[in-house]
Amino acid sequence: MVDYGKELNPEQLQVVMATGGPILVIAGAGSGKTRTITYRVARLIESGVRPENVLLATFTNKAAREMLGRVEMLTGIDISRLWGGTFHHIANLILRRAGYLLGYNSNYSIIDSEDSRQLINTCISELGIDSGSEKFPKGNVIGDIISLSINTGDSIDKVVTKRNPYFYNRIDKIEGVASRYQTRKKELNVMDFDDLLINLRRLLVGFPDVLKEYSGRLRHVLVDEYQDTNLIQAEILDLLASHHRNLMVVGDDSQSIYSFRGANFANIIKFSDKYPDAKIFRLETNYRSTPEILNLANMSIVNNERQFKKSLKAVRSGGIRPVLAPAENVIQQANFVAQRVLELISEDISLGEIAVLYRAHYHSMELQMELTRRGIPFEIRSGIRFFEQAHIKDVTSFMRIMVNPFDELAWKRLLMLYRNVGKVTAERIWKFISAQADPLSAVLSDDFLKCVSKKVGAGLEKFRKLIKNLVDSTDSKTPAEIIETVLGSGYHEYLQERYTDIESREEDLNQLGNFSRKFNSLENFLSELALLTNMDEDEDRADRDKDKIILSTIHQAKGLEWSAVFMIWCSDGMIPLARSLKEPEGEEEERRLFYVAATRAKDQLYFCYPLIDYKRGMGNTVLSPSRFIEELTPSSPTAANRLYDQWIVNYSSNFYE
DNA sequence: ATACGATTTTTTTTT
DNA sequence: AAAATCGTAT
Repeated sequence: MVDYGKELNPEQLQVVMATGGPILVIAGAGSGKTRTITYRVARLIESGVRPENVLLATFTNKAAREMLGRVEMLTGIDISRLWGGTFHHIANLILRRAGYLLGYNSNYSIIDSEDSRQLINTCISELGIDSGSEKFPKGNVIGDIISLSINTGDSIDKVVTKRNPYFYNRIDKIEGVASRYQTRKKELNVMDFDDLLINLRRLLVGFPDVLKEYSGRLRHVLVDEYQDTNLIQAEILDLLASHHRNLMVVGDDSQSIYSFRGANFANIIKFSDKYPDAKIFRLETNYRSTPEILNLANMSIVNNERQFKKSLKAVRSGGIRPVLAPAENVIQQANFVAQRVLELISEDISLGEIAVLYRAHYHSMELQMELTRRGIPFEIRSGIRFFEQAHIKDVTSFMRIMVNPFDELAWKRLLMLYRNVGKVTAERIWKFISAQADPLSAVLSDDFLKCVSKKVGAGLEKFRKLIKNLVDSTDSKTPAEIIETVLGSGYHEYLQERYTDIESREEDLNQLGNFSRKFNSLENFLSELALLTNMDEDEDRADRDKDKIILSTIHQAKGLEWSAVFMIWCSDGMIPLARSLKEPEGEEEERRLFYVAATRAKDQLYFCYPLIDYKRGMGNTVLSPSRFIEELTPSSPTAANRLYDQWIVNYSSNFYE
């Protein structure tokens, strides 16, 4: 048995030992939130709750795996039947089984944002909207509008009024595109990320038997990062927990940073209105950071109006003050970080204990060059996801059409890989094969050649051979073998023609094959892949190496910690990002982002920004430090009241020779 | 008409 | 770095 009293502090122990009913836990940064949830699950299991009666909703699948792994170690009980993972993951599990009630075939594909954008663009042209002469939003913009409308529960009209007023005169057409997009997805038997959530809610609301089955089964529902749930997710939780009412939500309103995808921290603030009998617990002891770092973070977040007042207390003893380091320009900023990293290494701090955080992916460009130049190993935790890379999507598209032969997007993608096949030809072919009962055999039929020119037909011979090969063996071939077959059928040559870095791309495909071994069906494999997060992925990387510094967006750094953290591009306009300030309550959200970044640091925290930036069309621009730093500056700084030290960074200009 | 290559633009954050 | 746009070749 686990000795809970010994392994937890009194605050944590209360949460772990609490009996049922609704529970709200306000857990400050670094307060041992994950530990608390883990031990609570362990206690539930030890006290006899069966694993299949527990649901643990987390922000990444990796977080769930890690927590559940710990639980298994603590209790020694097999908990593989416990449900854990992201909302999308859980929704997918239920929809594969019960989605037919909503008219979905259980072999539906999950599409990512690229597919979604393309489908919306198709809808725009199908509706005959001339997006050239009249200014009309592009696929990705409409996609964002639709998604935000769904996730916040606001109408499209309201979203456009609020966020894209300059398109308001096109509102009818935007709504038309949205409804066509909806129809088209259904036709293709695909769901996008939002559909997973929406459809789960529809299922639970509209089908009492389904609700009864799942809410009856789930005796305990636990939720991590509750501050980043949106309206639909909160409703799903209410429904799933409606029978037993044992709903425990854990979160920190100060760390709510996902409002752009509909997250609403009113969920956490209003939890006790919804559940008046909710017990409220607070975890306010910070084990992570030095008092200097924590003090700065606390002084920053108090500038926000809307929040739970809390006082995070440091238990660690004093360290060094955070540092503000302005650099002459972007190159010098990169230079400073690289130089300081080398110094830290010489002080015996390991590379894996150092991270550089920034607001947007492209902020790290110069730093990447500088680190490469100096031979400092680094790992980037941002940018496109593994699954979204072109070569991965090419190969998995073959699997997608095997599972769901009406996956128009996958078909078109594949067709356009071949010579002389562009948008128009792909469309013509799709029209032909989708009219047949079975598109796969339509491609193989002799009639197929009639719908394309001789030249194109000849070019597609290889494609037909490959499809035949795959159709004949789809039940016997593993995903890894499918990848092998595709590579051998000419894709290898295609990669050579198209890209310069084929080695790393083929290595990616190998890893894809490795990863696929964990799954018992092609279908499961594809949906897991589509729902894989950036954070999940690195666990499966063979070259995972603790001896690299981490470069990451602040969003991706959520929940993590490092001994030394550098925040680059801390200039006003970047953090807060000028564009975000236009959003309602944008500034407060950006301040929370700043807070999240600062509280990742255990021992050392550096804010960097370039004094001069070159902006195209504007020449050199002089930048000022972030307002979040300015507001922390006492009017008459003394040694005692300063929250940070300022360093003068002055390297003789050694540009790249 | 269509495909494809060259050029230009444009970067928030993510399931 | 990737997507969108533009212009040329087939």
